[in-house]
Amino acid sequence: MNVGQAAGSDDAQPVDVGSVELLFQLGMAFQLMLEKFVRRMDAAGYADLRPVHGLVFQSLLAGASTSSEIGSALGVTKQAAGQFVNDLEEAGYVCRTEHPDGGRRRLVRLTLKGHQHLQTAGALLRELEQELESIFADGSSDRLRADLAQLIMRLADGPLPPFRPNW
Amino acid sequence: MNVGQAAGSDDAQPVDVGSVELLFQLGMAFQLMLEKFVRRMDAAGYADLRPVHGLVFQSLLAGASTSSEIGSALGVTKQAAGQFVNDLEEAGYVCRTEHPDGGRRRLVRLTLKGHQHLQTAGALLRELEQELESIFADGSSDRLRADLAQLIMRLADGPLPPFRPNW
DNA sequence: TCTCCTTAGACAAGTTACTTTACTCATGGA
DNA sequence: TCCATGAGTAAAGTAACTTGTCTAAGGAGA
Repeated sequence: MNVGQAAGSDDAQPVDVGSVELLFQLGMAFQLMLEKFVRRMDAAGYADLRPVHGLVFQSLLAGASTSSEIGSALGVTKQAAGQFVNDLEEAGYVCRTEHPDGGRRRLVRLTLKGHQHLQTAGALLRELEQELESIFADGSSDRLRADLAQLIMRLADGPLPPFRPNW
Repeated sequence: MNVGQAAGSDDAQPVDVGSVELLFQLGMAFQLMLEKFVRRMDAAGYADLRPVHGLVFQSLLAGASTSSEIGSALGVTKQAAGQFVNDLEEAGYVCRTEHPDGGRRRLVRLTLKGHQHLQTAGALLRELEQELESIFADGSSDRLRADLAQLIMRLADGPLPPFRPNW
């Protein structure tokens, strides 16, 4: 990396991660951590789902109850959200029932299998974070997390947009 | 977020960014910062290029000299890399010349316009980082960058893979 | 020299993950 | 009764690739 600066050497393959752009560091850290997480989820028997399906579960926990609501929570069209719900219903992670408010609305709810997925995802994520604690100076990621929170609040400058890493 | 834990409240829309998963923090910070960077590049007259084209320039600086080499540096097929080079050649950012090693090889090189893009990208990136320095406790992102570097080295556990955020 | 193998590059078709466009219902208010 | 609105669905379009297949150009052996 080192965008737009003189290249140190032509074969700087083992990059000095500390002197690289912040944007690159954030992206690479995210990519690496997500990959580990996904690998472990696959190994735990959830290879049929992508991260975006996990975000659907999240949006349901956060209060979304129809395909359209899921779509706007995730920042995708209702058609795309409807497709996610189709996938999840077919695989038994959610079920569609009648909606109390009537209309064409259909209530989307997590099944037991869906709740179990959430439990596993949460456990694996905390496990992964735990394994990383030891690498920080004071044995905790608290400082890093606080810095990231600051950065995010400054960059967003208001409510957070939907999280959409184009998975 | 708070995957797999009891949801604090049903309408926790203004999320407490500090208590959220590290993976989510990394992804959100990256998404927000990349978006700002891309917006500024667009405003600077580079709306015709995507971030992946910037990575092509990077790979050329790092020593890649043919489509195939660019492809393996970026972790995509040679066909995809060839397409990137087509785009860039058509827009005047790179040129293809004869390769000294012969064969079907074609040497890919940055034009002046390509170098200018790199200059601008670097300047905007440093400008963006500069603007963020003030939000950190000691007026510098050094601590954050050091923590991220640690995290990346631990997660990669060896040479870094290609950076491929699926843009 | 001839054959075999490897590699670069190009072309075309296929795939994925969506969006866009265009509807069909169901309800509810004027 | 007649829209107007919003949910849901279906089908086509699109972007950014991969896969499959081919040709061209060496280089290594026999």
